[in-house]
Amino acid sequence: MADRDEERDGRRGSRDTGASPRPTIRTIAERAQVSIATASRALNDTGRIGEETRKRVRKVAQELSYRPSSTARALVHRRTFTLGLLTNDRYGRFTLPMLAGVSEALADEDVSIFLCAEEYGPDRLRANIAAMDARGVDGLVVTGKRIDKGVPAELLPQGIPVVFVHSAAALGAHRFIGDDEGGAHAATSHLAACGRRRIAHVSGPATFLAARLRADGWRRALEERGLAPFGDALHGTWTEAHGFEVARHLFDRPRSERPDAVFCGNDQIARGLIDSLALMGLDVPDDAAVAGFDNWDVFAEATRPPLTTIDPQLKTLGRAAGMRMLDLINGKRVDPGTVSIPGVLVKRRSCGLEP
Amino acid sequence: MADRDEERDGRRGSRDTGASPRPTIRTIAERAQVSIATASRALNDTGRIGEETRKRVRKVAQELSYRPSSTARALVHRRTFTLGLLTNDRYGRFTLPMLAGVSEALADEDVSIFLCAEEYGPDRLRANIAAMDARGVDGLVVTGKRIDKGVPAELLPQGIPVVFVHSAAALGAHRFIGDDEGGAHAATSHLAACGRRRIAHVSGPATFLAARLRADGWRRALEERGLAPFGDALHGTWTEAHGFEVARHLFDRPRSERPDAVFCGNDQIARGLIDSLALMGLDVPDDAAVAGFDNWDVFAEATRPPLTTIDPQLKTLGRAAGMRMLDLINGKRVDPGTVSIPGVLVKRRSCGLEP
DNA sequence: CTGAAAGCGCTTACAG
DNA sequence: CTGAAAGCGCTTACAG
Repeated sequence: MADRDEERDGRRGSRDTGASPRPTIRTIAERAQVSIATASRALNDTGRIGEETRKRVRKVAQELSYRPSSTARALVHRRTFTLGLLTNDRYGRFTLPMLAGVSEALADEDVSIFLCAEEYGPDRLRANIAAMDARGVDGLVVTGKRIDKGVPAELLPQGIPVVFVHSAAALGAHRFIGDDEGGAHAATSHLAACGRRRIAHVSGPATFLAARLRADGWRRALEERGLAPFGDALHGTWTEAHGFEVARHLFDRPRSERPDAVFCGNDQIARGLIDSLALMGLDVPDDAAVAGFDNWDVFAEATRPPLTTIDPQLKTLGRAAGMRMLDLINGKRVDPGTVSIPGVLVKRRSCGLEP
Repeated sequence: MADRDEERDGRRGSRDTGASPRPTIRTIAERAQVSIATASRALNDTGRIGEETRKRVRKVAQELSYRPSSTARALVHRRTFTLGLLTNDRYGRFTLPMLAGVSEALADEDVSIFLCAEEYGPDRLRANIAAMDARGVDGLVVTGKRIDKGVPAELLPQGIPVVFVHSAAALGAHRFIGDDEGGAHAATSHLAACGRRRIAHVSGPATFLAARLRADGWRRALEERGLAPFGDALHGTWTEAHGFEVARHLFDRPRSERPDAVFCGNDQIARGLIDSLALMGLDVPDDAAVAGFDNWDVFAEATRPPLTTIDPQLKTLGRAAGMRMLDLINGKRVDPGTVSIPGVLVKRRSCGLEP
């Protein structure tokens, strides 16, 4: 047996036909002339080991580029060091930046992430959750496109921690969302700080909680400065088309009756609105300052002029969720509830300059 | 022991404090009064089993909502039924639709996917691949943002199948990419079919193979119809800004010297160009028909008018890669090489109508 | 048709 | 400091 191993060793890497099976801890132990228990200890730096032996074992492991089977490890530890991530954002706009944050938080722990990106529907959801469950993930993070829709509680797995990100969740769940109201407040305050007094708001459907919260933030910022809202919040779809059309309503009138700034509920609306103004011969920011929400780079940077907007800090959101997950997995007692992560104002040219 | 189980059973689902540990096959066996070997057979419908016993075991499993530990299964089968997916598209534009295709192909096989989305760099790449390797993934799919850049071969794992998608790869690798030349040919042919004769091409950097291939397709389509290219391909960045500026060059001249159509290397360039034309008072498609490439919905549908473009069929690409992966894992002998997946022309209003 | 036993690759008390 | 043994939750020859 040892002989065959020796023989195979010569070929490592030189060709991959008849690839020698990956070495196990037994291989290492034999080569290093120790028991597998000792090999295990040497490899994990656990228990008391002779420095001599430790080095020998490690050297062998190195040479054979041994990697302990995480499957076997998972079996004995009853912990797989994996997480499931459920999302219905098949597009990736939110999910990937968020995931990057989660990964970052978990990198040191060597946990890997199963991604399930499918439109939510009871059938697929059930299947996906069952799959994660069978794989014994240590935890599940549930993501959504809307903070006011979520996965039905009865479908969620039992017995492992669940963290919600940008999704609805039952009271007492661990949940992280962006700060819609605060972001809107910041954007509107910025417009006011730039000297604007007649600040309108154009946004997505009022059926979205996020749209309502952003409108709230807009109102609060105005109120704080003693400014009146410029008309009602103009709810519509989250599209460029909405911004484009609303612009005509708002600006196709005598100058004195027009707003001098518009806070838009997302970057796409802002983009449509700005394009519309350009076609009407109006200048941004001279005739109207415009701010958006999302900091979706392909829009915010391509808008003419580039768009001042709120960055929702998706990565930070993910990192926070990842760290919470870690705590939960490690059995730390931590109070559940919703944490909202503040966005940051990204200043570009669409608002002009503060005085 | 049996008694304690009975006791706990009453609480299942009613509360999750002191959650009873998930049942193992041993639990099932005890409850069903059979050996674990028999339980295993009943559950897997394998070997010869009395119909009677089979039903009894299954019923018990059902009641306890037993799920076999895939960790344990993986250990004995030496196959984890997991795949690694490596991508440097942190944005998700390509990755998620592609992933959806891979998942679809693998759904029946119950394989789950580890996603690693990080900017490629030797250090992180090495770490991520090592992680996948340690997890014993059955295969790895490597994705890229460019078909002419890839992961250095020496970093790739040995001994498991690797499939490349939209990425460079060594000769003899299993690789799936979109058909840039063919798509460009289709788009250009469509413009010609719409009666255009002076068809220009504006695209991304010539350092990108994709840009060169798209230019090739443009030229071939023109040649086939006996049309001369309208000037050289205008290479620049893949941005709206590029399209926006080039439009001035191309159209700020007497009508007789202008193109009557522009095939753009991507949707963003097309968007910039169309916006520019609008500001110049030119009509699309009357003054110039415009086609793009990518069918990135937020652009293609928001452009005024909506953009005719090439859809790269990312999901199909993913599905093809997933199916190939399955074949490779199952040891089917299949010839390696590059498969290119044709795109499809999506007609919208930016090209007018074919006669 | 069914059970006892070995084994997948590890870790970890338990003895020395 | 080191080794033999049991065990994590399964599957699968091997005997009956």
